[in-house]
Amino acid sequence: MVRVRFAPSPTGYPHLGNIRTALFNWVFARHNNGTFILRIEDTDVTRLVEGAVETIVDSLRWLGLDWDEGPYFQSQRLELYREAADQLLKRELAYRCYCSPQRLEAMRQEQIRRKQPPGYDRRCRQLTSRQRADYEAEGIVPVVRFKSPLEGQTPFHDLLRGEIVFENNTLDDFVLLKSDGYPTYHLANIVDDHLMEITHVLRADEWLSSTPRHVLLYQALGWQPPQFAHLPMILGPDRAKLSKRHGATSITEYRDMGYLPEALFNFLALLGWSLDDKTELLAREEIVKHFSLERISRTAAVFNREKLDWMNGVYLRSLSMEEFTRRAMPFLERDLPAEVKRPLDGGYVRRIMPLVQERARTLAEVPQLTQFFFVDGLSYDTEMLLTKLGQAEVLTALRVTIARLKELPNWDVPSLEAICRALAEELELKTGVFFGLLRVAVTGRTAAPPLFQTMEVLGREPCLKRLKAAEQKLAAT
RNA sequence: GGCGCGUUCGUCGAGCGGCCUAGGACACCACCCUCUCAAGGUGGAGAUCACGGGUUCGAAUCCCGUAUGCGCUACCA
Repeated sequence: MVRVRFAPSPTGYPHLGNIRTALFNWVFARHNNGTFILRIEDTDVTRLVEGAVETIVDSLRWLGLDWDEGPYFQSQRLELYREAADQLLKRELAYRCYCSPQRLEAMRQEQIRRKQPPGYDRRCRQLTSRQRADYEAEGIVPVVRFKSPLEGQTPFHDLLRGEIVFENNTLDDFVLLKSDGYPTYHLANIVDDHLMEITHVLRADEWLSSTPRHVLLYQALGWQPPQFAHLPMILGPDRAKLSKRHGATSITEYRDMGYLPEALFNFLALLGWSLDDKTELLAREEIVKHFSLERISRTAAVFNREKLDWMNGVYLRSLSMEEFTRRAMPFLERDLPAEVKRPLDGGYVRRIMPLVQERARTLAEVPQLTQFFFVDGLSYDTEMLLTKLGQAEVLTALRVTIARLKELPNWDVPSLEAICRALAEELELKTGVFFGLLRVAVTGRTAAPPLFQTMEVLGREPCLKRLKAAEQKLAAT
């Protein structure tokens, strides 16, 4: 039975790297019909970020990474860690340390200055009971440190990287229990993974260096360690570990930027895992079905936003029109100019959406792409009407067009196209030039959805109004 | 400084001894389609597989060394 967990700390909002780790754990659990557990590692009271837990939960839900147990909160399990520490203390596998943070800091500085490997100098490792009593009498609250072996090696097996060996003399006596009574990551992690019967620890590469400490702790407590797999990290464009400095870090921001959860899921799965040498578009079920640890890469990956944009566009285009409209609606409501009346006319929106579905890479682009359908007056530089022709020619073209369009019996694409093509011939203008001119007058842009479809949806009166406005604007210059 | 892990086109990734004169995708360029923009189609450019030694009939693939990047080195996770 496979049991895995995602164990974020609420010291910030989850970014792509965090969520990719969650995703691999989730997929691995689902592939093996196992259990996926959510555990909040809130043992650092000083770095707690307000709302972080909510954002973690929101992010997981949005991506459909549902958990079977939890969320557990380590802050509610302090007794468990204290018991484990007591047990180690009793068996003299750990000891109380009374060194002040100031002394530790000074020690560290000195070590760095002398180019010595920084690490606790074990001053409190051999205190007599009398010395301990003196410190206690002074009211110093100690931390509990692990008694790392002074010699020997600690080997362990990593599912992705094979055998890894650490020399014990490179490990210092790390803290298990802080003076505020909270455990450090190392202790809490081991206690919980054991108690929650975690079978596989899939976590980011940055933890690899800590693993020998964890293995030593399992041994000291007489517990069987789980299997480890250290996942490649996701780097920022500067190839450094992803952090707040890299801009949009929170997953919820990707939601707000108009990415689809299914697209992000697919994209993230491919950041470090692959099915074969060509398949890139994979539905969630296919990923679950084919997922395997063997196919996880060992190399850190740089997040490539452009490729995400492309993939999001593919998913956007694969949506049914109703679904696309349903998903775009909140973005329209949110981003269309304030002057546009809310709530939006659903029927009108439904007629517009087919014109932009294949043009949007994110849902957030939809309002920009369709804004001219909603606003009353267009504002654009009249120069845009004069890129190919002189003022007089454009004015003539506009006037003739207005007159003919007024009398057009049927306001639909075939009729509009037929009349405009005839008009172009009459005016002795190339269709490209003439249509381009109309496009600017009708949409205020040089790049827009197909002209006649746009005109049909917009309607006769609004179109005529815009053509007249263009004529007047131009005549006034 | 110490320790650990990586190193295949700009980026993601295929490759796990001969199928590789290294395949795919994004981005880029050209052409086709076309009322613009997209979408789609076709083609192109882009990697001395970090470098140097081995092992082998044969190495991107195995071994060693070097370089280099990243990570860890807290009473942070």
